[in-house]
Amino acid sequence: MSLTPTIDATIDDQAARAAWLYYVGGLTQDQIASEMGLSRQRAQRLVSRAAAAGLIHVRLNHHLARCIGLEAALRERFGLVRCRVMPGLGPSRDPVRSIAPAAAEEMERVLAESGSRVIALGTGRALRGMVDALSPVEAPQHRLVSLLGNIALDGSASYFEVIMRLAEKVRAPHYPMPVPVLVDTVEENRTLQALGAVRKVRGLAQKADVTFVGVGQMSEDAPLMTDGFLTPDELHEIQRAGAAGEVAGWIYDGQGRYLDLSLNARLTGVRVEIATPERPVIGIAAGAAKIVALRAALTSGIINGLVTDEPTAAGILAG
Amino acid sequence: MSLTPTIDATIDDQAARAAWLYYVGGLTQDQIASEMGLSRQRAQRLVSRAAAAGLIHVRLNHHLARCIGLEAALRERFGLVRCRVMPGLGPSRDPVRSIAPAAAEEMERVLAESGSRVIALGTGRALRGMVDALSPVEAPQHRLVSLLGNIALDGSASYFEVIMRLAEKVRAPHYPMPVPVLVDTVEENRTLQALGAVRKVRGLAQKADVTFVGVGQMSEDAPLMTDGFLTPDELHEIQRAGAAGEVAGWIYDGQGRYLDLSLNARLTGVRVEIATPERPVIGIAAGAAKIVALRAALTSGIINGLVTDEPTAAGILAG
DNA sequence: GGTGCGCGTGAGTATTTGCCCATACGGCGA
DNA sequence: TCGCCGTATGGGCAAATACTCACGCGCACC
Repeated sequence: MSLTPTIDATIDDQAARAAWLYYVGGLTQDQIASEMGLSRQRAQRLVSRAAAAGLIHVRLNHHLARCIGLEAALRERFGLVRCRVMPGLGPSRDPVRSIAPAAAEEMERVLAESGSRVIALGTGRALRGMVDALSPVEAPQHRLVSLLGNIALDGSASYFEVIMRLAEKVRAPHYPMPVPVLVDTVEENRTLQALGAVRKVRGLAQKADVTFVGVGQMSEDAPLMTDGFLTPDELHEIQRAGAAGEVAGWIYDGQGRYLDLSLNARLTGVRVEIATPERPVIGIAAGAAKIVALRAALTSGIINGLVTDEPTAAGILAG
Repeated sequence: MSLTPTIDATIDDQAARAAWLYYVGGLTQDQIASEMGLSRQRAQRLVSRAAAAGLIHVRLNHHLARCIGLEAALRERFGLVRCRVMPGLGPSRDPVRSIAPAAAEEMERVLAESGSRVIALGTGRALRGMVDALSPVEAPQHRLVSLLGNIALDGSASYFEVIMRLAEKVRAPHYPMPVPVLVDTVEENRTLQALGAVRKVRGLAQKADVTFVGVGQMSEDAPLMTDGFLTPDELHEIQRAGAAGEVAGWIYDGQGRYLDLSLNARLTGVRVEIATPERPVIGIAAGAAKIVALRAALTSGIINGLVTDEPTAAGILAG
């Protein structure tokens, strides 16, 4: 066996080693360069590559007093099973950055269970951030199941694939919803629902032990619209019907009651029903635009767990 | 509730917030300063304070090819239940920095078990590093027990307290060994061993489900000597008797067989007997000086799990 | 009340890092 | 074979960061 420790096969190996020396060892990029026999620029590129590729995870080991206070208040007011409030990053930054590591910790807590669990998953940017922030763990004892598909009306797949990425990281059996989120007609939907594959996934999702979902707002920047599931006209009509938010595509009003919309008959996904302490539904969402949607979902108990950030938590409680 | 988000009570809160903005948010220290209403220097100090205090944890999300190879080789050669090899940090750096995060992950894996476990712990710098690198988790279902005390012959407590720190982080019931590691006479030892408290701790330690220990070398820089448990003369005598290493104070030879020393009768701690797959003993150690001690302990099966670094792993396998 | 000590602060400065650009390398089609 | 294009590389430079030092404040002790 060669004793030269610095020769690795792949570029990712090099990047990981450079990042290790940088972040864990505390070497400067110059030192890394000479240690690994590279130019400083290359060392710098490797470190930044590792950071960009998510090879290194940074976590804060301290609950801020203010965040703890908000957690306690939310827990009490809405009877939450789980609640995490992370510090905000200022208005100009994506709040997903802030909540993703905490959401990943919640997911890891579930994955660490030795008994077999069924874990249901929504879609969206926040969930995708959670998966990206997750440390790979072998957890083949669990089953992962989608609540809804990943394909828009026009056939395009969403960028924010969640279940496959997660399955890859934890090596668990997974059951994506193999149909578009929304179909054109009620008949089409009926046909799809009759498919064995769809029925199996639905059945599994409905008995999920724990569910992780994003929460969508129904304002002008509604993810349902920006992701191409609704036209602006449809959105406005639904807004007039009192829409406050949406979980896995199912739209509810300001009290968190699901709305009886014609759209519903064309939705293929599984509707998340009222969460229980034994089968919690964890909402992962943050941002000023989502405050109303979150408060409604918490009020009626569509979700009974929450990972959010400080300003969002304050906003929810202020209402 | 105040909506000014940047005023925190304690300095640690401030440090944690600054570090969060810096590491997770990616703000510059200038931006943090204006966000929190501080001078840039103060922001810098807060960030470095948080880093020094271990408020932030960095973990690498990638197994280097070379390390995986070493892990596989060690596993195969010594029949290990668990094995982690982390990249080395170069000869001038403390290898504990390198192995502590990986050891913490192993510990977290045990703590995440939902069933109640008895976790036995040795002492030493490596274990202390592991505890420092551990993320706080509530794990009150487990019991933590010391294999040996923390007090030297002269009554001074070791700097590397492990069990209390760990208990604090995980909020688990804990049973420190309430006596000095080594006593002056055999009679004293007999008296102490008769104490109910000691017998209870010994009993618990002997039925531990998993054990984490450091591994001490018996060369001139033996931790047993530098920590004040042995005089140089005693060390040399024991070296002549064939000492290769030590686990929890119990000294063994180059084949990992415990030596029959007069010293043994004055040791108060629990001797780690042969590990089994059901009740693994994980060794946490790295450094060129420890290679011989580790190889011996692995050979006889005193430990059947290992967390070490790359050069140490290569050295063990080279013998 | 003076004096010395320790701690925290801000200014200045050296080091380190991130980024841009010119250049070299290698594949590929004309 | 030549020229083109995409990619990777190292030099240089501006920004960001870490360190040092002198100062000021509070506090305890004299």
